[in-house]
Amino acid sequence: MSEITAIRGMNDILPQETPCWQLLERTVSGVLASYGYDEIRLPLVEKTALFKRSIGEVTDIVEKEMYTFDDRNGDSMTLRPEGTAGCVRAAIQQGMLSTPRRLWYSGPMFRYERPQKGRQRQFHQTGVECFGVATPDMDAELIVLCARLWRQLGLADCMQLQINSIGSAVARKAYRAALVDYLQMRVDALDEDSQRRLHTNPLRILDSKNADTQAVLDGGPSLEDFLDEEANADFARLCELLQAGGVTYVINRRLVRGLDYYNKTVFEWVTDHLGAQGTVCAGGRYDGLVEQLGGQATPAVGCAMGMERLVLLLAEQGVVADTPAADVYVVAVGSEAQRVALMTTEQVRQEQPQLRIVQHTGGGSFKSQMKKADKSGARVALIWGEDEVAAHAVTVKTLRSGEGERGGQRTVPLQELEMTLCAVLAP
RNA sequence: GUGGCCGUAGCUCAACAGGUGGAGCACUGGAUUGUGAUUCCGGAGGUAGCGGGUUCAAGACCCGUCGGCCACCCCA
Repeated sequence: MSEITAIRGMNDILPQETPCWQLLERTVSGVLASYGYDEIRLPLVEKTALFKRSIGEVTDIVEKEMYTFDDRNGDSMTLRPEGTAGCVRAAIQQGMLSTPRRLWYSGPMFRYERPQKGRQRQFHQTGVECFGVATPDMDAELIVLCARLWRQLGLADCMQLQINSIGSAVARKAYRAALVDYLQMRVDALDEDSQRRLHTNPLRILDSKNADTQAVLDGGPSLEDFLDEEANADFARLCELLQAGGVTYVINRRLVRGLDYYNKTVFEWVTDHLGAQGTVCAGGRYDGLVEQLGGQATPAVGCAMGMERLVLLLAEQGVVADTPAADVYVVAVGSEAQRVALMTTEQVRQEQPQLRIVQHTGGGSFKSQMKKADKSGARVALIWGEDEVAAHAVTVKTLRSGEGERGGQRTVPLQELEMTLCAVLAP
């Protein structure tokens, strides 16, 4: 094997996998279109400051997971670790915020993490962002949209929706102080990671997987008690709307998000079918971010789904998308036969662009070419022989993969080829 | 960044008390055959991830390194 291999955590998506990706991408963009969302395409590289200001200086993403480098001008650039920041930046810069906007984007994101199942260094997210609507009906729309998507993908049964409200920045600050006070008395009972987070990002202790830590939290202050009236009312309304929309949910009062910009509604679609990386789609409201990045204060809510994780789920659930087989495989032995074959198949492609016509290339005996034709999965083989070429006719043979069954064979003039093909290939 | 398991042909995997590396599939040449299937014969393809060490001898044991998987962490 060559010494030059793919970079760790940056994987090839192989031909046998791309049909599944295409199915997923088609379904996603179809559902988004049906809700009136517009696609935006954003750069993979942004100024480093954008991510520091939006995601938060003390998050793991910014502290140790970003691909950051200086360009030839000495300016600090970063490969986007997530999509919201760039989308908000574009919305501000392009003046798209004067009226409510529904946007979506899709593409690769980069995070320097240790690869494992459902986690790689280059991964793909599809994100949905709505600007300019402060009321929870927008939050509900986003969630209902996701639910529809899961149904359409056949994944509804393995998804669970968790929701929570983390209130305003003010409420969170008060709660954070109370939580730190409470936990500092019981530091010894916390796991090592939680002890560290006590000083860096205490709210993240809430979703610790450690059982002892969770037990300690049971006796502590609850974020719910710190929420203001507006947050509570919005959350109640969201629940009401989700019920109306037929979406079942679980309220998880310990659900917080890893990025600093969220407020009020947060939610996560999780599955227990993917091992440790169970979050398939997550998001929430981020009313302060647009202003924080220099735009007019604009309420916003959004979410992002991990495409690799969805592909894994699709495969795990047995949703298969095969590469479409060729319709016609063309065998032409001899240089004159090849010349006429090229000419004629080009003409057929012009008239019947939906047909998948695979031309045998390279050499090989008639026999070996027919083997290839059979393996191609095509339903018809066209055979040009020297004699037939002279007569401007071609042999059309129906391929059968079934045992013992022999395909039909006939010779037709070239001008009748298209008609014959249509007749043979008709379902 | 931490831990566990793993690293032999393109793929899936063997073997042996440590003693000059095998099979199946795939690829390829041919024979048989009223299918292009089946069957049969042949071929190509590995400096055993890489680098050290122990040994008369290492793919096998030890150390390091790189890579993979899974988990922690993080998060979509």
